[in-house]
Amino acid sequence: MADEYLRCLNTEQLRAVRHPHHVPLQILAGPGSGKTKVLTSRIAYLILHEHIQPQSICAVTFTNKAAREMKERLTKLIGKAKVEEVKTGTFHALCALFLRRYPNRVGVKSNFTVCDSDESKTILKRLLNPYKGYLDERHLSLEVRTVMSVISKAKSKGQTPHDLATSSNDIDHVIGELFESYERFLRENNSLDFDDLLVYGVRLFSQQQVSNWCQHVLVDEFQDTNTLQYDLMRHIASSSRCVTIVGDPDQSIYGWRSAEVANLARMKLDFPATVQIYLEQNYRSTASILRASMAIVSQDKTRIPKTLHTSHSNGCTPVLQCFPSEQEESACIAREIKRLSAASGGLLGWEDFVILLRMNSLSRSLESALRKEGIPCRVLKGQKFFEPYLQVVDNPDFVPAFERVINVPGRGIGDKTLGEILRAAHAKHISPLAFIERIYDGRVPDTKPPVKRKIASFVKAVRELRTAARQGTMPADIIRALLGLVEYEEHLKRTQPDADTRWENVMELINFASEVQTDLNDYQYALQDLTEDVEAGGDNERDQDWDDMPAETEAVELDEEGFVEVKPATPGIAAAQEDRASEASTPLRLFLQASMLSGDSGEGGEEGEREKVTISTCHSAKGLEWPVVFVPAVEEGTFPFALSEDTNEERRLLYVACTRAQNLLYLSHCTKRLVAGKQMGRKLSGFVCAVIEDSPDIFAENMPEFDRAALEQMAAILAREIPSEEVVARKLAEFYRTDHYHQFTDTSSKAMSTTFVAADAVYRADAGKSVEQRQLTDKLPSRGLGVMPLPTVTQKYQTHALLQNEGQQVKLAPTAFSAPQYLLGDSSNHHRPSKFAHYPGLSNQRPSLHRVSESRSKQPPRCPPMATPATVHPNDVESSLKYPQCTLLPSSEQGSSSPGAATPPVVAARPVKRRLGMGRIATGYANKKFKPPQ
DNA sequence: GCCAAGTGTTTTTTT
DNA sequence: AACACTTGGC
Repeated sequence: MADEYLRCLNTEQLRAVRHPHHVPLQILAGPGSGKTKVLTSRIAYLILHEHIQPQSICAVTFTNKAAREMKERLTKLIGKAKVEEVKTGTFHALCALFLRRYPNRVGVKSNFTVCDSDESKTILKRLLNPYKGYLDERHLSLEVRTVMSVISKAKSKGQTPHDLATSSNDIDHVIGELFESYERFLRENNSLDFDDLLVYGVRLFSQQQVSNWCQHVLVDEFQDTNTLQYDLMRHIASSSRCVTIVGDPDQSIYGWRSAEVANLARMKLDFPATVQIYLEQNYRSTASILRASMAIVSQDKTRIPKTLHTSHSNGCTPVLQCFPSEQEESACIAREIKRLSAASGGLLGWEDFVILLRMNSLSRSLESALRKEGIPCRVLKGQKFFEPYLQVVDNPDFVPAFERVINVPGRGIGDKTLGEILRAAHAKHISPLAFIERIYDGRVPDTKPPVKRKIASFVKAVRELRTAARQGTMPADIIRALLGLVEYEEHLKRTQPDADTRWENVMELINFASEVQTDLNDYQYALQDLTEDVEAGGDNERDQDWDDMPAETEAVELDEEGFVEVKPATPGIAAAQEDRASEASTPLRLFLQASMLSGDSGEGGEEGEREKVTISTCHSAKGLEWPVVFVPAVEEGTFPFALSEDTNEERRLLYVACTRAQNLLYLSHCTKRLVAGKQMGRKLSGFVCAVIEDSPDIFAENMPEFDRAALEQMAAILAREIPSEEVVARKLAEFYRTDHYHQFTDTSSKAMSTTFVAADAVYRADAGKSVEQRQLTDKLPSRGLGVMPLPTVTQKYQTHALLQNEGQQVKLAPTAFSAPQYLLGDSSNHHRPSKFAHYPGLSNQRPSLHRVSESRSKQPPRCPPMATPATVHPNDVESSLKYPQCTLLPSSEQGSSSPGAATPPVVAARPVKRRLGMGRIATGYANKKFKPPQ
């Protein structure tokens, strides 16, 4: 038997893997210490050496992505067949799975809908409205997000609405009442929110017959479990008492979601024999990155000191840079990505870069900067599209979904009509869907504004899909049918300016749905086994339920298609029938569930998806690693975030972000930033200030040289082949050749004396001719990338004039682009301030370049009297619209800057595809003006 | 009166 | 992108 997997472990890792399975184990693992490796190896060990059945092992991860990765790595150790039997997933997914299986044990219906936070928010907002007056009278204000957070925390602690409603405090009392009506609403809509999954999951797993299949529980990211999740773990482990957890207090970043680091201590009480093993050897990062990360996190005086060792050498010093605005910051990051890509001679692909943000709203300028450079990127956040349609099909009682789709595509049903339908349906104690179905069937008189005609297509579509779903049609086919039934493509073309892009996204989504199908089959398979196990356990509750059911009640009625309508008042009956009727959940239901529970990017798609720069939040970066990490906006107010209550948690978040980096780490901040629509002065984060005051050499101010030695180290750490020096030289030359146009305007002279720095043109035009120009070109590489430092205005002017004099037709590489315009603030711009001189508390601000205008100015500055031939990157149509004066045409048609007449691309570029999580189409912060090139 | 389409404002982190 | 708000068409 192959024990190779044990051989590549260090002493401590091996100790953890081979730790006796019946002795509870805590693995305290710092970042990059190989915890996933240890976890997977331990599972393999349990199966191969301890002969524990794969199906009786339960491995809980924090995200679905982590679960996927674990499965992949485990497959290499024990093979696909066994991996599929191991029960892996998040606590939420696990609960959902079992609740679908044994719904009537805890009084839910198996077709419950998972209510996501958007929907929770909408529901609560509506419930909150009637209290507005009451609160105003008392000069109190209550934000929906506060209500959500309080309710969620209450649920996480196992509290009931009653616990809050009895409070004498006005606010708490109101929240208590809201809590109560919110719960009632969810129950009436046959829906569970994320917390409910855990609450009901705990109830379910506390039953011995449900949890006794489990011989060993493994929990990853244990420092971020909340009380409910801890209880779940306890219940799942109740029969075997065999537990392995992995965690790191330094990486606890979910306190705001009621995570309890104290669970580590609690476990030692509940499982007295618990043994701790520390993994302190970091294999991920260079020594200088680790040093910077430790310097940040160790500022927390309440922290339990812990060391981390690395065998890697220092490598490039992490960079800390200051910019005048987010545009410069973004532009520099984009350019640095390009430079590294070249300087690494292709060792680094786009997928090796990540930009980690404190919040999603910071991604706008980054996205556009990357697009300008023609760098493909993946963005978070996507717009939901057909999810609610499928929800309605699966669960007619879930009104929020009904409301979302009843008028999509437009059927002429507005707020008024919708309100009428809801009211009438409520009065009849049936779901709105059932109500309009009755209207459609003519069993109920039409309402005042004639609805019958308007809803016909909707009812037909839903019925057809429902039939398909019940017959077990695959989700991809159901979505396809849906698109046809509602004529979605036509709808898009009618209503969306970028219909093509959106339609492409929809098509990709169908692909994705079909990919997921195989996974779903596995799930069902796993469940099948489980069911037999439990039922063999001598429990026939199901039959009892069945017997208890009244033979006939007015609550159940069948329509022509055999669809069961159920009054909310009698949930048990439908549950029983549901259990009988569909022995397992339909593929659609499983698909929907997977879609709802995976907020993380469902990056199953191998190819194109991988070749993209990732933009992500720091939170969702947990557990992942990249060769190059950028962390922008390391500013007070963002890091720590102004609204955050726990500064130490924010610090740990920055620590988590930094420790994602293997080779290169860049922190940056701005002196000004657009916050909530207003320009705000910004200061460097105190987390970093403290570090550079203590030890100024931890960060460098300049972009790293990234020489041969650095490349060699990178190749070693990443275990990749090192490109030859020739390749590197060629790519670098290409990079500088295809470089950048910058347009600057001298405000002191007020006039639009615009200037270009056109590296490409300079380089090509003057090869071996002009001394000044060659100097300029030669300097560029060592100048680093930033917008600064720049040649003086006069220098640039000379460059310019010369180009014009020669009037050559320069052909540019396809990656050439038009850069944003900058305003040359003052003449002091040309000197380099001393190191960190511009940091708050240390000295003055660095002199700055200001962007001329963020907005698409109606009257853009004039094009300078030169017409350098150039191309616009095909992906960059937007900026060519934005800066028509920068659209340099490959001809002498000076000033013909009609946006529409942008140069045809020299080379067709890869389109920037954006596809995100399941069921979501990525639009990011879609720019409505963006139109794909013909 | 009703609905749809357009404008302007604001934006924590996630299962 | 959601939300509140206005305008314009029927």
